[in-house]
Amino acid sequence: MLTASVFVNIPVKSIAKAYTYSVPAELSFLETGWRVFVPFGGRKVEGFVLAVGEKSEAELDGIKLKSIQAAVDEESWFTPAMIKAARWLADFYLCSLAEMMRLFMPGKSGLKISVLYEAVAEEREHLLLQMPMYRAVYQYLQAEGPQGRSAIARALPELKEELPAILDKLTQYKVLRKDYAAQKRDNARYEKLVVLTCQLTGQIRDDYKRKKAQLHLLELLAKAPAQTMTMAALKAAKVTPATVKNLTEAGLAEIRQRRVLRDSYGDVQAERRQVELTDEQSAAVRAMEPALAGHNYQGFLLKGVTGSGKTQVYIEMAERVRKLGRQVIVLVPEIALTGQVVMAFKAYFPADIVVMHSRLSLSERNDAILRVRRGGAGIIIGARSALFTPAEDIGLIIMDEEQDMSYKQDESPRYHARVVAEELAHIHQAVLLLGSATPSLESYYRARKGEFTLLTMTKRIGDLPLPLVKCVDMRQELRLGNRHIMSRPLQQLIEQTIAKKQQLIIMLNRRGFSTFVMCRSCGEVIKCKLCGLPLVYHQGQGGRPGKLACHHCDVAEPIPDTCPKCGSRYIKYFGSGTEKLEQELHQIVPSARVIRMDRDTTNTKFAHQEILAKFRRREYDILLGTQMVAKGHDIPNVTAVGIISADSSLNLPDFRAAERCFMLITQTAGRAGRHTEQGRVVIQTYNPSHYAVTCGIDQDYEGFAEQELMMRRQLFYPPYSRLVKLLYQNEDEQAARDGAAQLIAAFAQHFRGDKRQQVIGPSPAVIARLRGVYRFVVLIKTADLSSVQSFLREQGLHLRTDVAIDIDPITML
DNA sequence: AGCACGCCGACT
DNA sequence: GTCGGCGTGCTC
Repeated sequence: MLTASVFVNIPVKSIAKAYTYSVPAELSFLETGWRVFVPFGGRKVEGFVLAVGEKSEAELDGIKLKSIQAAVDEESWFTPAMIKAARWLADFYLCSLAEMMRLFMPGKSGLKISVLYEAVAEEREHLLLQMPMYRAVYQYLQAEGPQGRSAIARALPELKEELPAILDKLTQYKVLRKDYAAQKRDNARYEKLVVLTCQLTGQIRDDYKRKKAQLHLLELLAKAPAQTMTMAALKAAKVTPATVKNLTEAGLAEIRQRRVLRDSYGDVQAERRQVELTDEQSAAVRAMEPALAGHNYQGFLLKGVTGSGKTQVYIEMAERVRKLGRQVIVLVPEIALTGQVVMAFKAYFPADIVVMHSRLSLSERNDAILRVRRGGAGIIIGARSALFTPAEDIGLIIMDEEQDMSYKQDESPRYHARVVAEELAHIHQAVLLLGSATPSLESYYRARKGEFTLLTMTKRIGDLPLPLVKCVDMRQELRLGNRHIMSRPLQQLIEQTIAKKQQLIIMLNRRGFSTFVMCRSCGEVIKCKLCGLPLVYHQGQGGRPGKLACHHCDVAEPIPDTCPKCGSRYIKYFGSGTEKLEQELHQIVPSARVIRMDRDTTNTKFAHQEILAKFRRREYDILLGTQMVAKGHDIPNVTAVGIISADSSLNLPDFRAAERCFMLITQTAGRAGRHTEQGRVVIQTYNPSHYAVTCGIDQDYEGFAEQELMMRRQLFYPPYSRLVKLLYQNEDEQAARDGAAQLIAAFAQHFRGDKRQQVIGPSPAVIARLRGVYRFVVLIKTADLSSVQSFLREQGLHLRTDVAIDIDPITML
């Protein structure tokens, strides 16, 4: 019997295994990688074929097999490389294979499976049908055929909320039957084409002499490429639909449909500058050429100071890979998609690009994927999800700003794009190119060990000097009597820059500095009822009152007039978010036009782009925002940068705090003066002597790395260890804590005497309680990650629903 | 995740 | 004696 091993697309750990189905004769063409419909526990679901093969009755061991119902697509969806990668990643991240495989699809499921109800003819005399409501439903379905719940509700509005109960009951007594209908969710759009189906001979021209419009159309079609024109093009050429109709009825032309692949970035125009590579750039390209030509895996770390022209190296490499006929994936941090990398590539490869990111709609994404599949585009630029685009033959994976934290997905499956990229590069025998001005310590360390080839570029193009950085000790400012958020040197910088008609960027590291609301009488801070974190004040817009919002639970509530605890009317807003800062800026330089960019103002698809474009067009003088202002754009007229609290993250309980602080300073400072004039930067800090701050000010990566690596080695943190974070969740606080403690005991027992493993916890998570569930964290530090992965699997942790496993977590708590 | 099956309290 | 609550366990 022909059978298939099928993984159902349900992301639940307990069914994370392959099920065997029989393959009916009419589906014998199915192979590994096809998506199929299968019956599963009384319903119909999407499944992925992992293998097909003959199985004898004996092998089946008495299991009664169900049969695959149909194929989803007209071709196999997953390539062998995709399945291989998904398997490896599922293994590495201890998640289910389906969870990993569905990353390779445009949506989480390729299907929308809807439930239809069908009247069972034999039961038309059933007792239940004596009740009018039941009879109405039955008769409606008898008349209309199988219908969905919403259609029934629309046809019989008088049933209202009784309907679900009626349907359930009738189904239970088998008077109605459930039927599952699946639609593909590819939202394909088609366009009409008119095709000439004959040779335009002199004879035909003669025949149509008196039908001027049709002859005109014939001539147009004959001239068109492939004798084909779109309806839209014909309309533009003033050909009426009636003319087309006459011609097709005469049999000389035909109307066909073609799937339209929308290119969301098709209209983006970019200017190509002729550039000659610098010595450093060509040296970097030359170093990578052997691996490219040899079709080998090799990893490179391109460490180039801001402005040294890494993007040009990427483009050179991409050009070479495209000449070899292989495909290129270019990863950029989510935030940088509007920035210079996309535009630069667009200039060199105007039609060969697709842009992928999470804000594309499902249909846009489908079209982008299909363009890659059909060979219509060979360069995929996008955020981390671009890694999962179905490219057949990848020759190069570029990861720009490889240290960026947004490459780690913060929901399950919690993969890191660098890990995925490395594995894909291995599978495809491709070149992996990590680029950064300030590499992550993990990559830098690996490069020093020789796992990556280190390429360095130290010169800025045009030999522009690095910006002039001034550090302001905020404690000193306070002693001098300045209680503002803004120090005097920063105020001066703002005034001077505005006076020179130049622009500046002000960055506020909001972390740990949210505007919370506190009662000045009793000290009560207003907190979220669900998670206990302080609520954040949001200003009212356009006359609407302000509100308090929780940034974790997505709840908002009105601002109370009096303290909920003591009833005092003295409630005050503390801290300083971007909104507060905006107000203060207005007081200092009333003439300055300020635009704000933070999570609140960038909800929509092109919000980033629009804000940056407006700023670039000099409609504003000051760009004020959170960390996102520090990345991925290059605005000529920006000559000054202010960093409000460079080190507010330094005191967080996180081993990466110093790294974050250093990178923030170097990156933000790098935004100033990239073109004509030396930039000026003011950094406000409470820790002016910390090495992260001093090295940041000097733009001294090596110095920082030296000290930080020493710290990491002493404390056994990455890159000297790998981390695994386990999050135990339970409605019962004690149960959550006990579960965590139990694992720690088992861990200690299993690895007793092994110095390469450490375990910390249980400690309450940052959000110690979320939606009524208590959360405890166990943190494992290990020099031998694979043995910890095996241990966790032995413990069955990957199957538990109450434990979330995070390999290489970004935050510790 | 869904959906069956099953065991116990409330009601005709 | 029947209905419906949701706890438990399985899905080729």
